[in-house]
Amino acid sequence: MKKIPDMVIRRLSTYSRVLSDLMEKGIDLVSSDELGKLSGCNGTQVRKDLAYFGQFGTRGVGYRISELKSRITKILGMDGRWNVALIGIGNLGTALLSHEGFRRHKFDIIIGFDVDKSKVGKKFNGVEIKDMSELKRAISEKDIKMAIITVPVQSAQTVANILVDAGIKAILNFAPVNISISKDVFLKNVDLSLELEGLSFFLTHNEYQNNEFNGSYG
Amino acid sequence: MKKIPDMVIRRLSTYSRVLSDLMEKGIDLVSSDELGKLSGCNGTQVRKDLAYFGQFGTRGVGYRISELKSRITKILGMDGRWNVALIGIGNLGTALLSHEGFRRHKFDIIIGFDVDKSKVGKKFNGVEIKDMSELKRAISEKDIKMAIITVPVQSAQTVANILVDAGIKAILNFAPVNISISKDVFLKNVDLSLELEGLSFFLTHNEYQNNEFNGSYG
DNA sequence: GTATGTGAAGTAATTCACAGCT
DNA sequence: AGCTGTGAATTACTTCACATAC
Repeated sequence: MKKIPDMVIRRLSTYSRVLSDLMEKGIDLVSSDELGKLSGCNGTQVRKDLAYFGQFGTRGVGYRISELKSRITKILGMDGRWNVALIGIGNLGTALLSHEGFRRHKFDIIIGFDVDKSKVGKKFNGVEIKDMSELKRAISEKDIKMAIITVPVQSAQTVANILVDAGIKAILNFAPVNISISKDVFLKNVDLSLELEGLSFFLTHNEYQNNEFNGSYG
Repeated sequence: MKKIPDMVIRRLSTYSRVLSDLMEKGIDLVSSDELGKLSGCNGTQVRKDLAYFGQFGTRGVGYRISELKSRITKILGMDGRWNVALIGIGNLGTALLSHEGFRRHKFDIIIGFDVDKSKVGKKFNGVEIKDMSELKRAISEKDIKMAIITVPVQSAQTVANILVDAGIKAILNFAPVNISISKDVFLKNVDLSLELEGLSFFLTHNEYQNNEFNGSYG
C-alpha cells in the first residue's frame, strides 16, 4: 500500500481534534473547506489527506462529523488505549507523568523508571517508579509498546537500547541527540530548544517572512 | 531573498548540535558526508542546506568545525542570548522553567506569568511569577520578544492576543489548539499528544513502514 | 585524489480544476 | 446548486552527477 507522508498523519490528528470541538458544539456536518480552515490548512488538503484512506463524505453535503471522527480515530490506532512507560523522572519527566492531555488522548503512562534510588519505589502522580533493572520484565508483563525518554543526553542511547531489547516498538525521545535504532522500532524526537531556535532564526531574518509555518514538524 | 524551508532551519539546528559534540572531542575538520550521517541525513543535503546561506567549506578538504559552527550560530540568530517569558505555571510550565537545555542554548526564561494568585509573587527555579495584569509592562521593560504558552487550551487564544498586544514577536505554543495570530508574529506549536498519535498510527499500520521519520516536524 | 558547490534530474507534496454525485 | 473525490498541473524538496578547487 501507498506510503503515507508523516505530515498527513499529523494533519489527521489535528482534524480529529477539531472534529471533537465541533461535536461538543453540537454541530454534525462539516465541509472540507470549513474543516481545513479550522485546522490551519485548506479544503483540498483535507480531501487529499482523507483520500489516502478511502471515501468519507457525501458529495454536495460534506462530512458527518461523528462518523469522520470515529474513522480517523480508527486510522490513527486511537480506538482503545495505549500503555506507555516513561524513563527519566527529572523535571520534564515528572511533568509528563501528570500531563492531563495524554490521559485524555488515551495514552496511559502506567510506569516510570529512573536510576536515582531516591526516586525508585515512590509514586509520582500515582505512577510507580521502578529501577531500570526491572524494566525488561515490567515491559513484557504489562504489554507496553510505547516509551517516552526524558533522560539526559548521555544516557539516551543506552536507554533506547535497553528499551528495544525489552520489546518496545515506539519511542518518543526528548533528549536532544540522534538515537540510532533498529529499523522496526519507530522513533520520534521532540527537541524543545530546536523549536525555539527556529523562532530565533525567523525573528533574526525578518526578510524570510515565513509565518504559519507550524503544525508541523515536531 | 529566497524563502528558506522550515526543514532547512531544523537541520541547521541539528548540524550545530553535532558540531558542538565534535568540537568537544577535539576534532576540527568534518566532511559533509560525515556531518550528514551524524545528523541523520546525507552529505548532499548538508551542502544544499548550507548553500542557501553562502559557502562554508574548502573543496577537497571539508569544513573547519569551529568556523562552520559559529557561522550557523549566527545564521540561527543564536549569537547573544534571548529573553523569554513563560505563561502558565502548571506542570509543564514549571518543568520548562527549570529546563537546563534552554539555558545551555542561550534561551533565558526570565519571567513567568499565571492567573493563580497563589503562584504570583513566588519564585520557581529562580524565576519570579507575576500576575497577567503586569504582562504588558514587564515585556516591554525587559526587552522580551519570545514567549512560551503552557496554559490550558481554553485560555491559549486569549493569552496569545495579550502577548501580541504586549509586543511579543514569537510564540512557542504547547496548548493543543490552532491559535490565530497577526502575520508578523511567528508561531510554532508543539503538541505532545499529536506526537504520540503519530507513533500510534505507525504501530497500528506496520504496512506503511516509515521509520526514521523524525526530526522533524513539531 | 578528495570533497565542496551547484545546475540538472528526479521525487514528493500541494494546489488546481472539474467530473460526478446528492 | 453545492461539495466531494481525483487526475493533471504546479510547486517544493531531495538526490544525482560533475565541474571546480585544494
